[in-house]
Amino acid sequence: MKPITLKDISEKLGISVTTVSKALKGYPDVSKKTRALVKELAETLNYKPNAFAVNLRTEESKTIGLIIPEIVHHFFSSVIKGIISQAEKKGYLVIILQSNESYDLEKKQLDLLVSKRVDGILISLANGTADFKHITDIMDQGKPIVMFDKIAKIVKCSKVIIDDRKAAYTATQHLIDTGCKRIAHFRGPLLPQNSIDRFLGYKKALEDNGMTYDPSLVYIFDDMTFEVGEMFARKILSEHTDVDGIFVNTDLVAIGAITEFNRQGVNIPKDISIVGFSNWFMSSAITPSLTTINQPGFEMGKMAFKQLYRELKAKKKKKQITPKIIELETNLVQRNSTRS
Amino acid sequence: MKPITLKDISEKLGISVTTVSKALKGYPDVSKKTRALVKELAETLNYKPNAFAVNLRTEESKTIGLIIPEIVHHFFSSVIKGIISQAEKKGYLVIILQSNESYDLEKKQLDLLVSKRVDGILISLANGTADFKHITDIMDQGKPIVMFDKIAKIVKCSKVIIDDRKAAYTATQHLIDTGCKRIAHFRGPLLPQNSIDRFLGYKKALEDNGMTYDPSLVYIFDDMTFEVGEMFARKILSEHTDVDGIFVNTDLVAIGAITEFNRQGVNIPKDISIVGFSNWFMSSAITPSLTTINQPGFEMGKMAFKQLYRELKAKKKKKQITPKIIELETNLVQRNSTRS
DNA sequence: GATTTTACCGAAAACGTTTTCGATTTCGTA
DNA sequence: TACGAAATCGAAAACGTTTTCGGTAAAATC
Repeated sequence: MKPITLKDISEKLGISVTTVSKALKGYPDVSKKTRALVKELAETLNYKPNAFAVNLRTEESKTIGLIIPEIVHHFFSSVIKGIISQAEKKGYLVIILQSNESYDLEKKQLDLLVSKRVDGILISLANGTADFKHITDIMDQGKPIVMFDKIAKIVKCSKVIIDDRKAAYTATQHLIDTGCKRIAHFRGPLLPQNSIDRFLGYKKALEDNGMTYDPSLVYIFDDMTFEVGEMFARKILSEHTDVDGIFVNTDLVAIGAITEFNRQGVNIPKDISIVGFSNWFMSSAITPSLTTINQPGFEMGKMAFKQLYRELKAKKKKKQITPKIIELETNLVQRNSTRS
Repeated sequence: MKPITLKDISEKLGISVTTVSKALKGYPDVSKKTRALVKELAETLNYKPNAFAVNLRTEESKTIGLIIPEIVHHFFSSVIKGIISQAEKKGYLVIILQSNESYDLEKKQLDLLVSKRVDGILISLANGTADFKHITDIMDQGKPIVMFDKIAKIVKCSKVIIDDRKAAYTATQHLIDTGCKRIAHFRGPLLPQNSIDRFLGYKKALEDNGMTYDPSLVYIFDDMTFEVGEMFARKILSEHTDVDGIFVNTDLVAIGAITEFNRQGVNIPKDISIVGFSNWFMSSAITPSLTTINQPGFEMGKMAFKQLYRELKAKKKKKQITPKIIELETNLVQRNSTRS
C-alpha cells in the first residue's frame, strides 16, 4: 500500500540507498551490472521518487505560479494555454490563481505562492494595482518573476508585451483612412499601462492627422463587459450624434456596442465604424464582423514561460539576470465593421 | 538572504526548535509567555514555514490536480474559475493540465500528477478516452478523484454532472412545441458520455411525440468548432432541404451554423429553428440570439471541488468514502433562434 | 515535609532524497 | 610481489519540519 522508496529497493537488492539513488540518476561510479539491476527492479516495482523529499533536498519544485486577473476571458485563457503547453515541455507544472482585478487579492496570492515556494512567477497585473512593493519584494528575494500583457513599466523585471500604443495608432489611423471625421474612444479603466498606451496611440493618431482631440469623446469604465458596450453605445447616440467612428479598448465591449447599434437601427460601418482590440475569436462571428487588432495570446504565454525558464536556468548557474523586454507583433484584421 | 527557519528563531530565543514549532502551532504545552515571544519574533522576521519540509513530514501538499480537455472554452474556463475560487477558500492550490482531448496525454498527465503527489485529482475526460485503467489505478492507490462533466459511468468515483438526457429532451421538445416537423441533430463525437446522452434525449423526444427518428439527420464530428457549424449548415441546405429545426450539441457549433445560415439568407427561426447547448455567454450577443440550455459551469467547478474536499477530509480521518453523484439543474433559455 | 499533580520544555526520531567524501576492492603494470 | 590507479561502493550529513515521549520544575494536595 505504501509507495516504494529507495530503501525498499536497496533492501531487496542488498545494497545501499546511496548506490540505488546513484544508479537511478546515472552516476558514473556505479557498475553497469548493478545499475541495470536497480533500474529493472525500480521499473517492475513502479518506483516513483517522493517529490516532497526531492523538493526539500534540491530546494526546487519544478512548479511555477501564475496570477491572472480573469480566467473566463478569451485572451487570457489563450495565454494560459500557451504557458501550460510550454511549461509541460520543460517538465514544469503551473499553479493558477485569479486576482479578480483586485490589488489586495493579488498581493495575498503572491504571498501564498512564495510561501509554497514555487520556483518562479508569471503575472499579469490587476487593474487596481498601482503600488509594486509586493512585486519587488519577491524579486529582491531572488525569485524570478516575469510580467505579461498588463505590466508595470517601472518594475525592473522581464516583460512580454505588445506595443499597445502603436497598435492603437494603427487602429485609429484605419478609421481615419476610411473616412471617419469624428472618432470616439472607449478607453476602459484609468490605471493599467495598456489602457494608457492605447489611449495615447489614439490621441497621437488624431493629432498627426490634424484632428482635434476632444476629451469628452473618451469614455472611461472599470468593467470591461458586454453590457458596458451597450450602455456606451446608447450614450454616444444621445450625447454625440456626430461621432462616426469608435476605437474600442477591447472586443467584448465593442461587440456589446455593435449589438446595441444594431438594435437601434444604426448602420455599421456606414453611420458609425468600429474597431476593437484583441481579435477575440467571436469577433468574426458577429454581424457585422468586427475589425480589430490581433493580439497573440497563445504566443504571449509561450514567450512568457520561455523567458521565465531562461531565468530559472540562469539562477541555477548563479548567473546574473538582466531583464528583457519581449515585444510581440500585432496586426490589424480588417472586417466589416469599418468601411473598405 | 536564506529564508528564516525554526532553528533561526530557536537560536535567537535560546529555546529548542520543538518549542518554537509548538508555539507557532498553538500546542497547549507551551507557556503564554514563550508563545507570545515566538510569535512576535516569527512575525518580525517574516517567518514562512518551508512548504517542502511540511509536505514531506505530513505527506500532503494542499495541492490538487485538474485535468481538462481544453482551456480556451467558455464552459470549461468557467468550471476552472469555480474550482480555483473554492479551493482557495479552503487553502488548496490547483495545478492545471490540458489533455487536448487526447487519451495518451491524459494518461501521461495523470501519472505526472500522481508522481508530484497532489492530494487529489479533478478530471473531465478526453473525448477519446474509452479505457479507464489509468483512473482506477489511482483510485486503488487511495487517492481521491472526482469527475465532472465528461465522465465515465462505469468508474465508481464521485461525479458532478448535469442530466444531459433530460436537458436534450427539453431542448428537442421545445423545437417540437414551436412547430418544427423535421429536426436534425448536430451530435458531436461518438464516445463521450454526454454526447451519447444528449443524442438519446433527442431521440426519445422525437419518439415520444410520434416523430420518426432518421439517422441520416444526425451529424457526427470530432472537432467542436465554429467552422464545423458553418460546414454542417451548408450540408443541411444541400442534403436535407426539409429540415426546419436543429438541436446542436454545443453553442459554438450552433453559432457557426447561424452565421452560415445568415449568410445564405435562411431565416432563423422561421425557416429553421436552432437550439444550442451550454449557454455560452456569446449566445445572447449573436443575431438572432440563440435559444439554448443553460449549463452551470462555475457551479459545477465549485461542487466538484467541494466533493473532493469532503473526500480529502474523510481520508484523513481514515473514514470510508462512498462515491456520490451530484446532479446540477439545467434550464432552457428561450431566445430568438426559435419561434415563441 | 512528602507526595502528587500540573505546567512547561527538549531530545530524538522520522519523512525520503541527494551528495560529499572516504573506504574498499580490483586491475594493470613494473 | 608490490604499488599506484581506477572502479565501485556506502556511511553519514543535510534539507526543515512534526510529534512522541520522557524529564524537570513549580504548584497543589495531603
